[in-house]
Amino acid sequence: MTKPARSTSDRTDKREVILQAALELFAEFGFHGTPMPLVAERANVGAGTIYRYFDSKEALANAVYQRAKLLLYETLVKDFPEDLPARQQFHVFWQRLINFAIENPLAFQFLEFHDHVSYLDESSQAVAAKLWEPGCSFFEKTNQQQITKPMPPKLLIAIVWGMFTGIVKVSYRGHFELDPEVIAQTERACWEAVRY
Amino acid sequence: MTKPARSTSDRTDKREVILQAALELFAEFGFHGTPMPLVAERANVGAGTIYRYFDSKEALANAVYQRAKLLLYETLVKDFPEDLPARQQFHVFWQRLINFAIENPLAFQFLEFHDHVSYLDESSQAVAAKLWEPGCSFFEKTNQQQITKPMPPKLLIAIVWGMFTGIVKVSYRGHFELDPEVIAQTERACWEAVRY
DNA sequence: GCTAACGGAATGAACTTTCATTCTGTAGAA
DNA sequence: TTCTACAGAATGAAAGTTCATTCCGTTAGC
Repeated sequence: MTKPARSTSDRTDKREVILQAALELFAEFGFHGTPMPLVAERANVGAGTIYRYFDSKEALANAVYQRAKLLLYETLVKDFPEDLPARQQFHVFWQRLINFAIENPLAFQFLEFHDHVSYLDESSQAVAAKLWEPGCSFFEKTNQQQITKPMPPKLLIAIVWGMFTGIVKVSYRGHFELDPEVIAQTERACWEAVRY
Repeated sequence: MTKPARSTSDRTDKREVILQAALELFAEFGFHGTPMPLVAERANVGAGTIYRYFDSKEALANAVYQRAKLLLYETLVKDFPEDLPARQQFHVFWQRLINFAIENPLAFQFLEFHDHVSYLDESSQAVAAKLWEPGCSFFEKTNQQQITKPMPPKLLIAIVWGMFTGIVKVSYRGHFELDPEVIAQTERACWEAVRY
């Protein structure tokens, strides 16, 4: 006895499956490096079916991109402890960043290993811009209290984000493990880079 | 009076022109995003001519890659002051890194904005591996003297390289200028991240 | 010094393959 | 029966590569 082939949730399920397959392939081969038929195959779906859910390859890629970026955004801001001292807030940021990279390696790879400018639409760019906000407001506050170095918040963000991605990328290549010890050490190192 | 149209150096000249055109396009659109006919057009060369100098698109990309990596390698190691104190050697490293990014924006973009694993051959991977050496031997020495944090050299390199690329990428997007002030500030920040 | 044959570099149209997208027949739900 | 969703074959554009041909500097013969 087979289950009903067209349940109500089938549409969303199929959309989901396609997005997941696309994320996996885009993460590994990039946008221009992954053919749509391969996405269909990976999703166990007809090639034409993808176009019932997404207008084009670009639209699919934008959906994947926004999904990954918003997941990261939510990871960073959800239940953020606004009243903790800056140093402890930084600890929370760092933990969440590393956790994101560990728990969502495909999303991280997709976002950080490839360039997206050639296909990102306005709404995706808006999502990308939103990710600056948590860091910006954090460093604006710490700058006022002279807790962090007197640099533009965006430069401080570049430092932290760069260190973070640098460490994660090298760990992905197997040069070392992202164990709690390394996470704690790198957090200290990163804080010393930005603190006053 | 026109110069001879087929001088002896024409072969190398043409190879050079093709490599430069490929670098420009690969830097902007990536390997999979740039068609060979476009490379030919940019180089003012027939499409078939490229194949007189390179076996395939992959071979061309590998040549471009090795060129860029080796340029960076030379920039780092040429006349390196082996006898300076570690802190001053770090200053030299940082200056050279930033200078490379300023003077070779295309090479930097090509190397850092795109993923290369899908087409790199063995010899290119060997060149990539070579770039770890200067940093590794530097941090091995500073680790012995307890000048830098007790971390594996590769982790320290990931920290420095990550900060460097993070800063340069954000400056490329126009969020701030890479002026001497910023360069000096970020150098201090980076050193504080890795120093004991 | 002049000319004519030569050889290899350059070319771009043509070939083959691959890709994104559309079309079509089928099967299940209503 | 009708209608929607689907799979996968079909399609046409574009890609990477090849190759017959052209072009041009060189050189041997006179």
